Amino acid sequence: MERFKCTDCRVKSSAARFLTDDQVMELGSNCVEVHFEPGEVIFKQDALSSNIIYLKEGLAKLSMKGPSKDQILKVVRAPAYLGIPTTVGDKINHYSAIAVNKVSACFIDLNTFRKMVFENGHFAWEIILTLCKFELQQFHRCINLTQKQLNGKLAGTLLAKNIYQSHSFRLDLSRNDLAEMLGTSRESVSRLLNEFADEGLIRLAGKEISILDEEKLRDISSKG
Amino acid sequence: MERFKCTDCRVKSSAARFLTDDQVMELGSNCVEVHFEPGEVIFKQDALSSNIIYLKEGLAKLSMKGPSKDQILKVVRAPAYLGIPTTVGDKINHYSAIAVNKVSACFIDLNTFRKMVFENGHFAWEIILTLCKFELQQFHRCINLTQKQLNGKLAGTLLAKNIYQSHSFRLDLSRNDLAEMLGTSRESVSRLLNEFADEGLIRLAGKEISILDEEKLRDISSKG
DNA sequence: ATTAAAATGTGATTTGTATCACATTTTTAT
DNA sequence: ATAAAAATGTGATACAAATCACATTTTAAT
Repeated sequence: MERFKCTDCRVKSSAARFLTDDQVMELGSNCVEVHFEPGEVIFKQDALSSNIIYLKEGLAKLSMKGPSKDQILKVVRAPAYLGIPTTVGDKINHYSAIAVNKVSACFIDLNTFRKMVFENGHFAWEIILTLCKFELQQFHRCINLTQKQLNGKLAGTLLAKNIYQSHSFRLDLSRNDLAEMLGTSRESVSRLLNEFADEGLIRLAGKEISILDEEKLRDISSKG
Repeated sequence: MERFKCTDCRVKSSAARFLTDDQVMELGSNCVEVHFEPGEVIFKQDALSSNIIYLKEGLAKLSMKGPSKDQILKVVRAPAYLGIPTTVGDKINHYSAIAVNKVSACFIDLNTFRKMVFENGHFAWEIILTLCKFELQQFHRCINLTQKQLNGKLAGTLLAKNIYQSHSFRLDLSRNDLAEMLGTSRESVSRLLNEFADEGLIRLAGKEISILDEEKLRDISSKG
């Protein structure tokens, strides 16, 4: 029994830092860590779930069925909670989570999570803070997709902090993934990405993306 | 001193129902009710706030500055929390709230709200449930705006439960408001609304809207 | 009641991008 | 190493909706 696994976790959530030693122990014994390969489904829309999912390592995309095609709601980079909103409430997953690269995810028993909220006000408050931050991000994301034309959307997405890491980074998303994030077509993403490269805003080399002219990209993003 | 005002409130939030009598009393003495006329600003983006806002009566729109024009994030019908995400965190309002018709709103002191979360696990859990529900709604709203063409967006919005009340209802939103919700132009909303009326899907009479063919509207909404 | 101002309706034109069709490259499997 | 499959690139065309320009109606103010 690895009852100390959560105690020793180096990527504890800001909420979990407020748990007492006993509570961390209890969390540890009601929580499993699972590994996923790129493309594997972490949890699936419409399936039942009684787990809160915490992304310990890797990158995951959250995807929801749309009227015609799937929509990638957001890309989440560890460490972060993946599935609070989808679990709390009616226990049915309202979206799917798919590993983008190698992922470790912790499945936390919902009742245990709930117990922590009841027992520990600090923990509860931090979870509330997290959810509020989620919602504000989501508002910005939605405006990015609603008000701009494609070049603005793409620039905004490339600069989003879940995507952007440093000026040069590896992004394991396909053109199709980007299209599903932006609510556009694969072809348009392809065209535009190459256009950005031609204009010297970015450099493309396989999965490696280099941001060459961040300022110009911000400009495009904010002009719409 | 009307210290019993919250005690007697007939539209208590699901969270507030879990408060003890003492806690409700304390809430009451750290909370003011304010009335707004249509068009008045309840709180303003970029301003400081240390209040959680609860919409007791009326309809309000939440609006955020976009790159070119404002975006109406959502329309909120009482009773409901209006500003948890915008207050919790950095205490700066990240969006504005504007009264659509006559509104009563309760301004709850943030520290008191926080104290309730710390002291009462039931209350905290209900707030978490509320925020999760918000986020899921927001996901659906975003897909509605990202994946469909205009007729689908409009149909989806007309049928959204914050808008739709019964088959016939008064909607105090201008064409421009609807355009800002859908991320489109006033002219397009105007044209399309009349088109819907011509096809017998709805009936327009000033601010009164009647849904004549709900099924067809659902069809348009889901087909995109 | 009259005027001013705001909101709404409607045609003509322009434009961004979806879609289709197919070529090319990259990745994966054998 | 070779074949098969997946992902990506690119031109041509079609179309939904933005924009512009102005008419009309409704609402508010004096």
